[in-house]
Amino acid sequence: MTEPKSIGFQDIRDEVIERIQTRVWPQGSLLPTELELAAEFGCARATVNRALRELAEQGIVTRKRKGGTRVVTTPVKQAKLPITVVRQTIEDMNAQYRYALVSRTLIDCPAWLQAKLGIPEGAQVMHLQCMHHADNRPFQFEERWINVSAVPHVVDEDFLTVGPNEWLLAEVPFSNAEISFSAVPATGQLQEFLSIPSGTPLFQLERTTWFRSDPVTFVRMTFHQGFQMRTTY
Amino acid sequence: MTEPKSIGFQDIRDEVIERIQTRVWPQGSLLPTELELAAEFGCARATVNRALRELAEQGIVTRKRKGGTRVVTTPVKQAKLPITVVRQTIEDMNAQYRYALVSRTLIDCPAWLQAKLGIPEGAQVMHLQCMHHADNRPFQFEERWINVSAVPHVVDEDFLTVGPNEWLLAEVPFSNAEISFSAVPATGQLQEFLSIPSGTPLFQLERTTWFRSDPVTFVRMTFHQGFQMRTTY
DNA sequence: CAGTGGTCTAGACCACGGT
DNA sequence: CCGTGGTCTAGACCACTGG
Repeated sequence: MTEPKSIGFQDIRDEVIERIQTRVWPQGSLLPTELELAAEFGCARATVNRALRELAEQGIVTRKRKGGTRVVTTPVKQAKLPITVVRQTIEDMNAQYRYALVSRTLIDCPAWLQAKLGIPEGAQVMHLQCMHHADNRPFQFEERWINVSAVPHVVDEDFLTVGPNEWLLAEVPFSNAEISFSAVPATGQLQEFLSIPSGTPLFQLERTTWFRSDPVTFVRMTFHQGFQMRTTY
Repeated sequence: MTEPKSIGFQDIRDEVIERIQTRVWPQGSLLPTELELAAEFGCARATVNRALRELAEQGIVTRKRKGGTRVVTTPVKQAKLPITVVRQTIEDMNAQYRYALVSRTLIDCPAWLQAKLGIPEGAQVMHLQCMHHADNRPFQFEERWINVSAVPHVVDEDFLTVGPNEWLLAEVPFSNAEISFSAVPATGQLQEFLSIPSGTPLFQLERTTWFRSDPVTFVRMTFHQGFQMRTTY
């Protein structure tokens, strides 16, 4: 026997990838049906299904009932962007993390934020500004607005020792969010807190977060000069 | 009967999410075993398994043999970043796409690129510079280096009408890549081709691509002023 | 070493959608 | 219509790992 062990869905997945890469199944072509593949590999259809479903999730093939499984022509690669807390990022660099609260104010929700979050008029929001340092060098300036009605006891937290990011993570089990990345010039507070000349290009991440369709927070995180966000796929 | 239809893995997934969000199962707590949940929901263990496996992939719970399923304390959110070709991005904005080749040169691989790609000394690379326009306004400047030994007949392609991105997609079935995002100042060619003042902050995406562990290409894409990359999770 | 998730099976029924 | 993927089941064996 050349096959000591039975084959698993990973073997099928890898073999399918192999055949796509070696053009056995060119882009746009139709793969055999699950039943045919199951017969070829000598396994149950469920095993083939699991393998092909995974490839479909990765965007390598598309599947349609009755239409069969097809190799995609223009793969829409999905880079998985691990969004974690700043502390993690810094500690993963083997640097010492330091947090500092800059300001904490309870305010009436400004109009632009009302529009962005879609919250009712006259709502109160907690406005926070903080700095995150790595080895005592400025790493990230965080400006955040928290919807008080979504997280009422935010008013009892002073945010002196724990950052709002981590506080919210513990507060809101998990949520959905909308993120945008961009490049902005250093101005006003940014150049001051990040200790850089005016106009310096900075990497900026904005994120709006909802919990069960209630807007919770909007945050703007601006990173130190030269910061790179990396990922793989 | 209050349950006309049998429950599926999605129902279980949603119910588990519900219980996490409503603190029935707080962060860090242990969930019932698959067998127990299957009994509660009146379904097969495989169905529970599929639901929980999906939540584990999303990073909402962690699973360990013998250790059980646990709600994660600090969720590492994974934003899925759809990386597509520029043409797509532009056409999705209902803008007219235009491509222009700026330069095309066959060169000896520079040292920095050798180091980055890990290719042998004296290797030849195709160096390309291109512009992508949306409605005749500069959208993205692309600078690319292609490993000739990985894609030999790149030398036969003039890239006058089809961009290197799309050409490579058709050439290399699919591949893995490393991406980095950053903010850079406009200098030299950038300010010229993107028609902006020197020093303007620009959003830049760098990507190194491999095909079956062979380095294929390195590309630096710099976007027009004010560009935002968006995503959701 | 025993409990838990990881996976496979053989069969079944269903739902979508191309012909 | 009817072929294809989508999903569920009941049972089984395995592999890892915590107590």
